[in-house]
Amino acid sequence: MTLRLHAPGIDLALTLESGQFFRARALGGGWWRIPTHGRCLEASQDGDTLVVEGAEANFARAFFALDEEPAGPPRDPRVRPALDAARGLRILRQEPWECIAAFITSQVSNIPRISRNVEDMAEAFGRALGPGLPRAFPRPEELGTEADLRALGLGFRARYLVAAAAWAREVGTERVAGLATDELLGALQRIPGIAAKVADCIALFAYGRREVFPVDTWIRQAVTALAGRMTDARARQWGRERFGANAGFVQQALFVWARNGGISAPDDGPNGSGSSGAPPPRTSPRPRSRLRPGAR
DNA sequence: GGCCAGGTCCAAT
DNA sequence: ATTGGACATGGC
Repeated sequence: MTLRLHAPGIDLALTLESGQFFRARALGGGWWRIPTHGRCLEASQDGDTLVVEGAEANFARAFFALDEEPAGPPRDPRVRPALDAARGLRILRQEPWECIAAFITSQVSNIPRISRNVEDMAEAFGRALGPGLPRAFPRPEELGTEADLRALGLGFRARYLVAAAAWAREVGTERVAGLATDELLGALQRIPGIAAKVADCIALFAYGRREVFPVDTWIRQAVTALAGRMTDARARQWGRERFGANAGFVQQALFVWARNGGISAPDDGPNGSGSSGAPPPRTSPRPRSRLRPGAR
C-alpha cells in the first residue's frame, strides 16, 4: 500500500537529519527507512507530496505532523537567515518513551554517537520487526540493566535510562500527555537525569508542545549572536517569549543553522561569564561537523 | 592524542 | 542563587 500525502514545502531529508530523530536511514533513491512507534515505514518525497509505505494515513499524518499549521513569519527578522536555512523542516511527533531515552542519551554527545547508541539499544533489546528490518526501539520493560547499557557504551547515561524506564513503566508516558506544558515539564524533570533541556526536547518532539525553546550549546551560541550573552535559563525564556507558539520550530531551525556554521560570535560556556576584555574573535567558527552537505 | 560534545547532579560558596 | 567538577565514551 502506497500513501501519497500532501505535505507542502516539506524537505524530508532535512527533517529526518536535523537531529530531532535518530533512527531514520537513507536507503538510496531518496527513500528513507523509519522505524518508529513499534513498526517500520518507508518514505520519500515527490515535491510537495510525501510518499509513504508501511503505514496507514492517520499514523503517517500524525508522525509527520502534517495537520499542523506551518510556522508563521518570525517576529524577529534576525532569525530570517536561520529560517531560510531550515526551509522545509518539520517537527515530527515521536513516540514519547523512545524520545525520552534518545534525549537522555544525547547528553554531552553528538548526533553520530546518539544515533549509534539508540540503534545499539534497539538491536540489543528491541523486538524484531521482520527479516532484513531494524528492530523496534525496546519498550521500557525490555531495556537492559544499567550494566547492560554501560556495556553498550552509554556511560553515565545508563543510570538515567534505567530510572526513566522505571518511570515509564510505573507512571506511563500517556499519563502526563494531557498536562499543561509547564506541568508536563515538571513531571519529566522529576526523572533523575532529566532537567530543563532534555524535558524541553521531549515536550517538543514527542508531546507536540511547540511553545518550548530547548537551549543546548548550539542554541546558546545562536542566542548569543542574536541577543547577547545570557544564562541558559534566560535564553530559554527569551525564546519562549519572543517566538511564542513557534518557539520550538525556531529553535530547531536555529539548531540546524548554527551547526551549519551560521554563527560567528564566540561562546564561553553555559553561564555567560564572558571575559570582560574583548577576546580576539575567532575569524572562522571552526570546521565543525556539517549536516552532510551532499545529502540533498 | 587531545579537546570537547543536543547536560545533569552535587557540593561548596 | 550561582558556580565548578565529575561523570563515561567516542568523534574529529
